[in-house]
This record gives sequence, C-alpha cells and structure tokens, in this order.
Amino acid sequence: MDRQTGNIAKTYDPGQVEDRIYQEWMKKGYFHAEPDQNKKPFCIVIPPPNITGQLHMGHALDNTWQDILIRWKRMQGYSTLWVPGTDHASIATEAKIVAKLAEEGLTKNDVGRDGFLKRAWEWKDQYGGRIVDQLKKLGSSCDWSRERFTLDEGCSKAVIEVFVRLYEKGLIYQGNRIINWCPQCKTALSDAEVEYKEKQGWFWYIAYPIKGSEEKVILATTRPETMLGDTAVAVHPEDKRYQHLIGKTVLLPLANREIPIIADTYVDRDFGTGVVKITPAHDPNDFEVGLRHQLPQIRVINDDGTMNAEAGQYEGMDRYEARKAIVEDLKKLGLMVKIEEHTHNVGECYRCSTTVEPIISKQWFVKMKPLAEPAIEAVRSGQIRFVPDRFAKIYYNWMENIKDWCISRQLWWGHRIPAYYCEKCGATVVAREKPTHCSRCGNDQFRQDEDVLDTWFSSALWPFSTLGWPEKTEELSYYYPTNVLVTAYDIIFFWVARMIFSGLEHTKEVPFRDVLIHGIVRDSQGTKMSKSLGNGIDPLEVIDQYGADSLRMSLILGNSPGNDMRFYYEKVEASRNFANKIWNATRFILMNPGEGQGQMRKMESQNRWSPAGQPEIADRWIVSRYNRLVGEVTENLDKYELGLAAQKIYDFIWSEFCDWYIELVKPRLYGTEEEARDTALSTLTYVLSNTLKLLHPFMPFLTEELWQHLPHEGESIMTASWPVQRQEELNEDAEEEMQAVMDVIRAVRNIRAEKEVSPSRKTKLILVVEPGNAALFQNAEVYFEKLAGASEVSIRTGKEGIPVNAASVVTAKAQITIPMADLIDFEQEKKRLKKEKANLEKELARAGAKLSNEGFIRKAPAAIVQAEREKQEKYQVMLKHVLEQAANLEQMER
RNA sequence: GGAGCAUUAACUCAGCUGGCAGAGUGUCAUCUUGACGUGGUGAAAGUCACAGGUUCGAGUCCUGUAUGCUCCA
Repeated sequence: MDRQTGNIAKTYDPGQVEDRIYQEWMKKGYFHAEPDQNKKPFCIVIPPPNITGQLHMGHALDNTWQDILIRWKRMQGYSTLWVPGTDHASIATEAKIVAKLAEEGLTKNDVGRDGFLKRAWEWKDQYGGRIVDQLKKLGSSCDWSRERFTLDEGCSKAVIEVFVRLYEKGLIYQGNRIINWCPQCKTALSDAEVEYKEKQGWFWYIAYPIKGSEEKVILATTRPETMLGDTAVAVHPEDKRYQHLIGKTVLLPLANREIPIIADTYVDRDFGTGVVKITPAHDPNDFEVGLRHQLPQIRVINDDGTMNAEAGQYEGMDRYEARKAIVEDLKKLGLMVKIEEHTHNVGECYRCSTTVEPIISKQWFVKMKPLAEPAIEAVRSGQIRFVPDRFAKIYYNWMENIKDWCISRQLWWGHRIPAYYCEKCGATVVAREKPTHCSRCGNDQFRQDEDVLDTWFSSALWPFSTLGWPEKTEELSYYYPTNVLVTAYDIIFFWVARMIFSGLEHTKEVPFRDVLIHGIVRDSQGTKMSKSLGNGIDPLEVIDQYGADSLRMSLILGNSPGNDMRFYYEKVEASRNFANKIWNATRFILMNPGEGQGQMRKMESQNRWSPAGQPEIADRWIVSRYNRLVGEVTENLDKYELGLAAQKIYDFIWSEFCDWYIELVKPRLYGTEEEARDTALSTLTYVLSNTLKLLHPFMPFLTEELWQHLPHEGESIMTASWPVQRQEELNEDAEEEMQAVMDVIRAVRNIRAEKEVSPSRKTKLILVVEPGNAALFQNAEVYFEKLAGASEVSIRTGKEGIPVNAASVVTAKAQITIPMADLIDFEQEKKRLKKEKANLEKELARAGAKLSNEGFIRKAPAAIVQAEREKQEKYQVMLKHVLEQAANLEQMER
C-alpha cells in the first residue's frame, strides 16, 4: 500500500506482507523479553513440538491461542516472555533414524550407540529447525533468543539433577515389575503411553485336568499363548462351585507342569467360568495375585514378541503363531471346550500401534503416591486453575488412581539414566557425574546404565528447566511460576499432570497458574485429523493460500475453550474476506477526497479522540460504541474467551464501522466544509487505528501493515499500548439517538425493498415524531438522504396534511410515511400491517403477562421491571400507529 | 463397569453472572451508489433432543431418558 501515489491494491495480499513484517519484528527485537522490575511479568512456555514433527492444525491452534495472549499482555505493558523450544521425542525420533538406517540396509547395532547418536544429532540439526520456521510463518512472537531443546545442555542438567534428587529421596527405584512392552519399538512404555482399542477377538475355553482326578477345570482366556507361563489357577474363595478344588493341583496342558488352584478375591465369579489362569509374568493383575500367593514368575515371551525357551516346543515362534499352534494342539488333546467371539480392549503402543505385551522386566520407576498428593492439592486449593474447570475432574481422576511411573526406555536417543554399575561388584551408584571409586569394593571401573529416560521425564521439567533451573537465575525468579499453560486435552496426563508434580517437588511452587485447555481440530466430517487417514490439512498450505491472519482468525472465531472444532475452508475464506474488508476500509480513509494535497495533516495523534470541529451524532455514537468494545474485548480476554472477543471485534468492524459509520460519514467527506471533513476524518482514524490494536493479537500482520500506513505514534502496533475504555467517550444518549435514526433508515429500506422501489429512485420521506425528538431527526436529514434514498425529508410533530395514499411504517420513535401511492399494493400492505399487528400484540401479551404477575413485580430487579414497562409503553404506541395506518388504508380503498 | 462432553436455523457453531434466541456459510430477491462483488441492501429459515423439577421468569440451574463422541478401568 502506497499512500503517496494513491496506488492501493483493491484486495489485500498477505503473501506480500507477512514475511516482510515478521522479519522486521525480529530485526527490531520486539519478541525479546528481559526481567524488568518496573513491569509485571507474564510468561508462557510453549508446549515443545517434536523435532520429528511438521506443523499441523493442532499446533496452529495451540500457538495461535498463545500468541494472542502474549501479544495482548505485551501491549498491556507486561514484561512478556514466550519461551519457545522443541522436544527430542525419544521414541518418535529414534524410529525415524532406525527407518533411515534401514534404507541403507543398516541396523542400530551396525552403527553402534555413538554412531547412532551422531546420526540422530545430524538429523536434529537438519530437521529440528523446520517446525520452528513453521511457527514463525504463523506469526508466533516467541523470544527466539531463548529457544530451548529438551536435550540441550541446560535441560539435560536439570534432568540429571531431578533424577539424582528423587533417587536420593527414595522416590526413584529400580525393580522387576510388570511393564508394558512394545515388541516393535523394543522398549518399555509407561501406562500413559498405552492406548486401549476395542477389538474383535476370541474367548477360548480350555480344560485343565485336575491331578489325581477325572475332573477337569474349565477356564476362559483371550490369550492362550500365555498359558505356558501359568503358575496357578484361581477361583473366588466364596464361589460354591469350586470350593472343593481349592488347594488341589492341576496339570498344565502342553507344558506338563503341576500348578496349584488358589483362592483370591480378584476373581470375578460372573465372568467366563469363574476360573482364571494366573500368569504373573504376563499380566498386571496376575502379577499382583502372584505376589500375594508367592507364585513363581515364568516369562515365556521374548522382547521381540517370539516365544522363549520356557515355551518348550513353541520356542522361536512369534506370539501369534504360537497362539494358533497352541489352540490346535489343545483341540487335538480334546482340551479345547469351546470358542466364543469376544470383543475386548487391547493395549497398543501410542507410537506404532503394535499390541503391547505386558511382561516382567527390570526397569526404573518413579514412586507416584507422595508426588501426586501435593499435585492434587494444588488444583483443589485453586493455586492452579483449569479452564474450563471440568478438566480438573479428569485430572483428579487420573492423579488419584495413579500407579508408579516406568521411566526407563530401551532406546538410545534421550537422556541416559545417570546410574552406574561397578564393573567388579555390581554396586549401583546414582550420581551427577560418573563415579571414580566404588565405596563397596574400591574398584574404579563403572559402566553406565544403557537405558534412556522417558521423553516426558524431561518435558515435565520444561517450565523451570527452560528458565535456568537448577541454577537460581534471574529469569527463574522473575518469570516463574509462569502464568498460563495452553494445550489440548489429550496431553493432560502425559504432560500437564507431570509438570505439576515436578514443579511442586523441585521448585516448591506450581509451574503455572492457569491451564487453558482447548479442543482438537477435526476435519470437516468431524473425524480426527491423522497422518494414517491422510485427512490432515497442512496449515502451511492454508497460510500460503489465505495468509496466516486468516488461518488464525478462522481457528479462533466460534471456538470456545475445551471444545473441538471442525476445519472448513469456508471459515478461512470468511476470515480472508474480513481481512479484505478492513483493508478496503483503511484504503478508503487513506484515499479520502483531497488526498495528496496535504489534507492528511489532520490525521495526527490517534491515541485520543480530538476532532477538529464539532462532532456529529454519528461521531459520538461510533466513539462510544468503540469504547464499549474496548471494555468487552478486554473482559473477554481476561476470561480466556478468545472466540467471543474475536467475534465482537469482527462485528464491530464489519457492521458498525464499515456498514454504518463509513456510510454516515461520506456526505461530509465529499462535502466542501473543511472542518466537518477533518472532524469526520479524525474520528475515522481514531476509531480504526485503535480498533486495529484490539485486533492485532488475532491478526497481527494485517493490523501492523495498516497501522503503519495510518498516522501513528511509535514504531509498531505490537508495541503500542492496549486501548483502555475512556468513560468520557462513552455516550449513552448518542447511542440511543443513533439507534432511533438507524431504526428509521432500516424501516425505510425495508419498505422500499418490499415495494421494489428501484434504489436509484429517490422518494419523499415524512416523519412524525415527538416534539422532543424533532431536533434529533432534523440533524439526521442528510443520513436519510444518503442511506434511505430520501429526496426530501419532512419532520413534523403533528399528522396534519399527511397524504393518505402512502406507504407507512412505525418505529419506536417515529411514524414514517413515504408517499408513493402508485406503488402501493393494498393487499400486500394489509397483510404486512396485519403481521405487524400480530407481532406487536404478541409482544404486548408477553410483557403484559409479566407485568401483571405480582411475583415478577415484587421479586425481579427494579431495573428489569422498569425496562419491561418501557417496552410495554413502546409497543402500545407502535400498535396504536399501526392501527391508525390500517384505518387509513381502509379509507383509501373506499 | 465408571466418568466427562455434545444435542440451538439447511450445514458448522457461539450464547458470560437465569431477563425479547445470535453469527458464519448456504438459500432467495435485489443493486456495477465515487473503499470493498472477497462487496451493499433486504428476506426466508428455530417446539434450543425428550420428560420432569426449581424459579416471578429456564437455551442457561437440578434430576432422569435417548442418541452421538471421548477419556479412564
């Protein structure tokens, strides 16, 4: 846009604007924040995207929310820090590197740990910045000078510190326990990393012969292959059917081992046959039963999902092949009693969707109970607030039932566990540095644990590790606890919950005050976007096509916290059109008549409304409306109602500013009175440039571009101060009066449209009004001429001399008559009046019922009752006028 | 088995502390009025899922039912 030449494009082209503006912001250092004791801090840490990732709609939504809050607070004068960064994404990244190696015909072991890590870091250097660049395209105003990575030096230091401290406190331990094993990723997983999917399967009823008896006990299982690891059969202690069996022994088929029949209340008598096989090494519940009854644990499945030596003849078979073989063999032995279809929930790896295998394994765990309690309390006491608060319930539910957290992973890409084993005596030492002396045997050779930590172990520390913890940095003391965490509901367990207990444990403070939860972006059919379904929409393509502002706005409008939304190109188009609308409104102001001859001089300061001459009612009206908008938008943002705030700005700009105010002001702009024109112009620029400030957090690029072309103070809209509602600019009278004028204009337009009067045909307009309102309508004559197609306006206080042969309509403050007898369709007019009458009578009945209700008069607030009375009076007057008009019509017909 | 959410115009969704049901898109009609056709003007379109309850007053609060989605076990 070039003001000098007046050469302004008719449509807004974000492609020409966005990158240039972002570069400018970067160059000026506007995103950078430093602790400043003269300001209040406001801090958000970004949910670090995976380095393996590409920006998807979820990121776009999440970061738009954050950027809006950040830009808003920055404009409000806070020292505003948005800490960016990325997550090393242990499993996901490792899988990518492994796949890449496979392309070269190599395996992890071929290149070795060091070689593998070298490749992983190379990969990170090459692709890790990709998603960061994509966030920039979106307009994210992160302080990039503080960008962090979960595997960088500082974060790694924090991880080791936390591990050592928890170990020393006895909250980290190593143990042989049931864990979820992914045979594909070949690593242990935490409970949170398992997704349960309902699957069609089978219930196999198997007979186990009882030793020393002809009797057999029948039990049902969904996983016959694990029977080779059975170490007991269990029944409920009070189950009458099986009382006589308790204490006896069964002969485990195929394995030919003797195992006891035990009694345990864990057994559900009504499920299956009421008898269950107990496989402590391959089922979490059986594991617990096994501990209670001191049963042996026999592991029959290898890490790669094949059967091991304990499986005897089935050794080497894949777990599913073994299942088939075992079922066949049992059939041959006549021990397969029946097979039923059965749907059940099967656990899958959240990364590769392979069915996980519960197995006993030696792993590292975090003891959760002592950590969970304060974390629950922090939310219960209100120190941390979930928005919307219903998510607190989900959080409690998980925290209250939490089990110990398996944190070791059999991977290479990640934080290596700081546990060292003495090569000579095997002693375990957990330390910040590799030990040099074994306190038990004096040896100096140590071997570090091979495993790395769960990715989420490091991201749990993100809010404070990024601010410098465990060092006592200035940033940490100034910005921590952070203000709000913005994320989708699907990682409350993975991440939010773990940050809360980690923050409380290590910093003695909550990591953030508010947790703002948004939904996920679905496709237009309501299906979750996913790579495998191929229904994802690339935000970058949308940005290329429509601009980042349009994408952002489309993700915010009509969305409310916690709820999912569907993505529609139509919505992006609507936002694009909105951007274009503002562009053209600004363009109109900049090319106003007389432009180029120094007339712009009146468009100076915009922080205050200082019209050159006497403002008209329209000026006072729009300024008042604008101030009301300031108050409402600020309040909505305070309550995280971003969608409502955006909607209000949208409506104000489009309807009130463009459709009404600009039209109302045109007569003055095209007129010859310089002072009137300057007054209009300064009001236009005042309202527009300040409304742009309100819009800036939502549509940062467009607003910056336009603001730069409008007269302004300061370098950038993003460092301008957030508008404050000015009491002295609120004007209820102006709003009410303008409303009356607008009502008349609408009514006339309406009647003209109904009568199909050509827009070019001007008609006379007669208004009968109360004497007190005469001046108001007289002052508005030019508006009626311009906006209601009036050739001549006659304002009267009496009905004398009004042509009967005319179209007429009433508003609250005026009786409108348009003489155009020739155009009247009597039948249509009668119909219209009848409808109008019915409508008014309905409203009167409603109001009358309320007002004759003693309870309403007595109990409702006085203001409400008063308002109802006024409504009633208004409708009564309107009804009277309608009846008069109907009578006139009758006369005319005769 | 437990829990949460949703149900409002043809479609997608807003609707804050209960006080005259809204938007976008779509539809219909109309307009090349000197910012914008990515536009203007006007119109049609709703038993706020259902059944109870609380209240002077319920889309909004409570209870239950139905349907759909999600989470946990």
